[in-house]
Amino acid sequence: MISTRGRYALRVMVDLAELDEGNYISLKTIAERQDISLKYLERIIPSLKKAGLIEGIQGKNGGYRLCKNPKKYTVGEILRVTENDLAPVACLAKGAEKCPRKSQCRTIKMWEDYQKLTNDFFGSITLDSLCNK
Amino acid sequence: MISTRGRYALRVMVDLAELDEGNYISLKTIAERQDISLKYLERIIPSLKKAGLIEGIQGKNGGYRLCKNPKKYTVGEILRVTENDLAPVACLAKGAEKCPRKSQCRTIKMWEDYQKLTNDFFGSITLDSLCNK
DNA sequence: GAATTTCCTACCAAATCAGTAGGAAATATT
DNA sequence: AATATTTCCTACTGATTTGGTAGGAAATTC
Repeated sequence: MISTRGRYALRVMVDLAELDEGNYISLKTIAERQDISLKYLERIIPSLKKAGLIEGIQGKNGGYRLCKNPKKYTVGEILRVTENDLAPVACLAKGAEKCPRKSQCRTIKMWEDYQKLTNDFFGSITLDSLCNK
Repeated sequence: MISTRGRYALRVMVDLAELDEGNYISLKTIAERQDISLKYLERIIPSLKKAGLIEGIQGKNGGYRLCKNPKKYTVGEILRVTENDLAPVACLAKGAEKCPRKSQCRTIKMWEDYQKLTNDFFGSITLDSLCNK
């Protein structure tokens, strides 16, 4: 299940995309507009920056902005940052140690297919398409 | 992410399906065969019975068996028992209170589409198709 | 120098997860 | 009737995750 971490990250991305005018927008502004705790956003959003999805600058009049056009982002790449690769089961998650039962596992192929389906689905939705314009 | 609860439930169903000869199989047997704690299975598996997916009887020579042919089960109906309706986000889960932001939510349609995709995917996989035969 | 903003670390309460413990009730076998 | 086996039921527990808060350092603008 997608956590608030991932949903908040997506909301921030949508917020930035809708208000996009090329200038930096502070988390404080977004937090107020989206009614999310500023302190919590300060913990979540830097991971988007580290992943190269947004760019931010410190200091007065600082804030964040998108790196590229909203049409160029997919929901998949946003969610993968916070949701550990969108793995449906632990053994497919990034950094999982390999399962000793894999050779006899009846379900691994199904989970892999589902992970692909999930990535294809979210990979086909652009950030732009979520915006209210 | 699908928890061990759901994965164990599915493994038990596959085990029952593969060894299906119409007689009851004890959890002890399954626990040993699948290398899962008996005590833990005793907590998980009764929910499958309550949902009408398996039938069990107490007492010596008791145990569980499937109610119908493995071809007649879908993975979806099994997972829905333990995984709260396979909802991708909290607001779509069974028993969730309705979201006050729903009217302005940019993403709810996407989550609903994804939930449908998920249910269609797992609904198309039969228990039988997972078995090693 | 003051104000504002990101950045960073540590902390915290509640919930969930994964599992254990102990025994009661039901049933079959002897 | 006694015993063994099995499900059924409730309570407990330790570890991890979730969803935050707190406090302040560093960067930048005015």
